[in-house]
Amino acid sequence: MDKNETMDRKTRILDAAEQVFGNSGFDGASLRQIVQAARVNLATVYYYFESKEHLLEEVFKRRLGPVKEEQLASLRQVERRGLKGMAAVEKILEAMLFPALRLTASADLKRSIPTKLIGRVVADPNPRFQELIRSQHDEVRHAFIAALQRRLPKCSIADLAWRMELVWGALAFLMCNPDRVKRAADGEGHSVGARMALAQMTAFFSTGLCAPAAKRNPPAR
Amino acid sequence: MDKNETMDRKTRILDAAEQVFGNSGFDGASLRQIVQAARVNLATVYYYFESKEHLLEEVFKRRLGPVKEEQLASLRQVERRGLKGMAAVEKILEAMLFPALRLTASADLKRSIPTKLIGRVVADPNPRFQELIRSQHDEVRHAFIAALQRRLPKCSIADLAWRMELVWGALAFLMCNPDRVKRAADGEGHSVGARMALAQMTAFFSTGLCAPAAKRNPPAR
DNA sequence: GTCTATAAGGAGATAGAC
DNA sequence: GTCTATCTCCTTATAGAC
Repeated sequence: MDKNETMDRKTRILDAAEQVFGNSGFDGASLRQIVQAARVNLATVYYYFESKEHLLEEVFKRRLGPVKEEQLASLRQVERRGLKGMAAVEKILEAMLFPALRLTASADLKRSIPTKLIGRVVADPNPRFQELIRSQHDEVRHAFIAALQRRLPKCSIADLAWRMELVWGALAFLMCNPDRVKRAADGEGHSVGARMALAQMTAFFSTGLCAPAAKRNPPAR
Repeated sequence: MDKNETMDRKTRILDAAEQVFGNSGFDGASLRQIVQAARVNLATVYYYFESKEHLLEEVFKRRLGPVKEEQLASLRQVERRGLKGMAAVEKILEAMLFPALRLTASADLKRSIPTKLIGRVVADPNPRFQELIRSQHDEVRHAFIAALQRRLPKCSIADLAWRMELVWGALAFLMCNPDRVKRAADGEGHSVGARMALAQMTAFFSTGLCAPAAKRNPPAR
């Protein structure tokens, strides 16, 4: 798990890049910082990855890929149990949130938060990064919206899409900087793990998902 | 409203910086891009602002300051009307969300989105930026949580703080990149304004805020 | 207040030895 | 595969003339 010499250079570069990109952002990070942390030569990055941008993509997919698989697998498991109504909605939300929250709460080596980079990329309006997000996230989005729609037939697809977009927004916000959550935590400043965040989000959002439709033309204020 | 020669240089720099910082981020933006867009000399930036970092702070506060004032003023107005229950919760949420959403939906000059920069700063875990957010946001947070607490006495402060953190997360996510919202829009790809986003968020979150408390120790999965 | 010129350094990327 | 050395360009920031 630690970055000793026994790990191959490619993995060391990916680990270091994840940390440096997460802390400093794509433009704020330099390859020289990354190769120093990975204890490899600058040219090694260009041997394994063809550019700084490709390196970022590899780091990103390496983290998000397994999350995506776990979300979809958990969703399939919920479907098999044949739950109905509110209980199903809660379990579907958990299937989506937990894999991401567990990763957010797990600080590798105490100082690196694996999801910081994901949160940053989500917040970047650069079309290049938006496409990267989209390529990883579209399948998950469609699967979860479809699953929810079957349990909430009275809620239109458009309303569900809106609401899930808001849920993903809140999740991305937590992934950027888990400290914000710890501050809210339990009101006494105690540290908080993925399970606490999961319970809070599930209670809040599952009830909201069952809310009546938004008015099409809200009255002027 | 447009950046012609009649505006003073300081304002032109702030306008240009907002756009360039929003599109490229703090590190991705260069002062040379900004001075070119503002049609001023590079040294002018250092005359009016002492560094790139101070320029960012000024841009940030110029935008967020008025939003904060409007949120607090709207909240006071809701308080004076003496609403109770769910209706009060909805109006409090609207008082918080609308000033930010209106700004998000208003694309100055078609290509600049004033809130892009705010969203970026929120997503940046750099302590320097987190402190900037905190300095502007703390007063608003406390005021709104207190107002909600009076209407939702059964909801603990800790739960309310969690839920509002999630609402702010979702809001920040929209501010980063309003295109994401337009895609969800009305299911037919129609463009969407601040009122639509307001109606969707209010319906979703006001119901969620009235949800029962999250379980302290959720069962293992 | 506004300008030119420049200091001083860091960036991504590559050529070519080993 | 890994290294050194370097190319080329761009960055923030400042000194000092006008």
